Amino acid sequence: MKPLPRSFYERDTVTVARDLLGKVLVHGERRARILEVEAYLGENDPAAHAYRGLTPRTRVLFGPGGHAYVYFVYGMHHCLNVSAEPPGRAGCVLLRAVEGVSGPARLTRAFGVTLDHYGADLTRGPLAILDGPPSARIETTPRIGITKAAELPLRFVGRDKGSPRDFSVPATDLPFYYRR
DNA sequence: GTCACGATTTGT
DNA sequence: CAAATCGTGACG
Repeated sequence: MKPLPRSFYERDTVTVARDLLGKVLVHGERRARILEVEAYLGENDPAAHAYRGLTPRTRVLFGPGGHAYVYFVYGMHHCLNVSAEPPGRAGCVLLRAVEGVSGPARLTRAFGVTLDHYGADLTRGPLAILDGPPSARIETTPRIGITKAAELPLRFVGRDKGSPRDFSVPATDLPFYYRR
């Protein structure tokens, strides 16, 4: 599979978020399908970092889409986002889970993503996202762990038949790390 | 310069 | 439910 092209990312943030489900996150030898994401809009979304406008930290969000927006939180965790929208408009997608790894901070830890990857071009390079089968069954829910604009339905979870998150399958039939 | 706070995780 | 732990952004 090839990396997704710039044109994939420079679209409406919510569209990019939904289309990212099923795509493959790759870093070196590590690969896994993306299973859960959240959309963070631009300056109109109180929960988004870009809400405060262009700052040193949010710089990458206002540039071209398809770049890594990594930030450090709680003095110990890293979270990985994918920038969306064309240059000049902010918007990004938080990667919350991939196959075998639930939780945004666990995901970065598992894939060795740190602030060193801030701004990395995901259409090429060691850290990238490859094309993959789109998710045919997507569950939409409010975003997790935020206080502002918490009611907006911007969290998307792939629930495809046969996938690790196909909840129609009894949890006891799944490998340990897929349960819950 | 100072200060409150957070898109989380882990343990009690 | 609370601690861990520090960069960011607002304010002055």
